Amino acid sequence: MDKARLLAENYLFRGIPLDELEDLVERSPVVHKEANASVVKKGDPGDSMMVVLSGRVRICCYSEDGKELTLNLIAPGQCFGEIALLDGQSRTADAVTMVPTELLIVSRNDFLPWLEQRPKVCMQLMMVLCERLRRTSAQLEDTLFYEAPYRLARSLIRLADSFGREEGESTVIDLKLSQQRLGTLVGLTRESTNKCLTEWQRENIVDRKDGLIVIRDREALQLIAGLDLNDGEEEED
Amino acid sequence: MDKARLLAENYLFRGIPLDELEDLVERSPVVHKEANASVVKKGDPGDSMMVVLSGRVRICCYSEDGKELTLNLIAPGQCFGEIALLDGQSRTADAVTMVPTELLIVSRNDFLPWLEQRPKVCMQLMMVLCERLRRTSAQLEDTLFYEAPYRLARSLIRLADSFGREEGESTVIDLKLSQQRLGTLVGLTRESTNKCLTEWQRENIVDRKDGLIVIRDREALQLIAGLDLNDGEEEED
DNA sequence: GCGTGGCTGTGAACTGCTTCACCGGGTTCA
DNA sequence: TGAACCCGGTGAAGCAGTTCACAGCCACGC
Repeated sequence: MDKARLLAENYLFRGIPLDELEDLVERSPVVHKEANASVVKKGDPGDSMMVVLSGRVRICCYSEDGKELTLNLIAPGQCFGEIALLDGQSRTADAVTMVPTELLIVSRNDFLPWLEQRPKVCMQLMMVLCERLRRTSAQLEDTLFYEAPYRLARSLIRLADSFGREEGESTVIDLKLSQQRLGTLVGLTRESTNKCLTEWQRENIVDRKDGLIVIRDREALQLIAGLDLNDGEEEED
Repeated sequence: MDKARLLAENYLFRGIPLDELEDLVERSPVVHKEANASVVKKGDPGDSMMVVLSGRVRICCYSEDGKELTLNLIAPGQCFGEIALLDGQSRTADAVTMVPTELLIVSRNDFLPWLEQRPKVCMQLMMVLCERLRRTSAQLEDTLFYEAPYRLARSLIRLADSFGREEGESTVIDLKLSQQRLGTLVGLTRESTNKCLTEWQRENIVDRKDGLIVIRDREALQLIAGLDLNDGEEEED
């Protein structure tokens, strides 16, 4: 069964025998979503978690006056929605597909009993939660400690690591991501994001190609992300 | 054994038989720390977690240029440092005592095997992690979406809920917390915090007494924390 | 064809918060 | 008896990033 095999590659379920996985999988429906479809909404009661089989999902939330914040991008093999599943409370954020996406929906009622008999999965699930926590508090730190260019540079580097495709000297970030949306990853407006990117484009640090962002000079980015405080960038127009 | 009894009141260990707890506790030393003592430093290898038996601990971190951010305040019965214990990586933040404090130090080597045989504790530990995650992402949201007075008001309300002591109409926040430090809870400088607080003091929303913050008008605070966006406060000098 | 809507690009004005500078008070410690 | 230090209080100046306004581009639908 394909689904079970895909799960087995997932960190969460690593080391679990295939037949035990199938036990869980056969009760979990697969749903197909087109691009830009809402999967869950913040505040919904959450009695399931989703595993991305294919596609890509954006986890985000909105302020009352319409500002958007992207908390995470989920790739195939990863899961989301596990918090609400575990603690039984409402969803903390929205989830929206970025491209056509296949999801495995694991329900609370199936998962919790299954989980309680598998301490190994328990531990691995805790690792996932720990990693999320580390990530979120790092993001909080960044937001409060550092300024826009620093955060944007870091974000691009992280995106390159997760979704990058090497292409000669450059790295293409293989995600359709508007400047608007890129901004929501670090708490910036579209305009600010744009100004930062166009400056870097002039300096040949990044570039655009077919609507994708290309990183030309990773070192320069890392410099900006590393010691933004003491140096201004020299212009050379 | 007193320690075990205190643990049993802790959410993490609720429902666990006392003798099983003692099993763990007797291997875990208690350390006494004076006020303002460092317990762990960000970046340290983390092979233990701490349970606060008495006292109070502040979880915080610092930027390179000395800005401070307070991530959490830990009361007796709560634990901290569990992330590094679980995933075996380095500590994500500093921990500093705010007052003289007794800590139970639970080591990774003792805890993990003990944990793996107790799915119930596993589940409860996950709840703790979930709660931390909810809290941290809410803080991130707040930081990016709302402005200073909103965040400060929210923080005061939360502090009142966790550490408040009713006193007639008012609620005293039973924490020695300078304006400096209060600011670090929401990412503000001392000066901004001060200006906000003195304005509220003039409006009889908050007050100070023996170096503690007193909430006089919780409703007003909630108003500020709830719909800061559409209303300016009317002055009435 | 032509409008509509989402995207990028770019300046000018505004503003919330920081930074800096300087008070004065209280406590601790030599 | 100060000196050092942390605390609260306050105003002026500066600035990073937002808000606003507008312009051009491209894809899509009818």
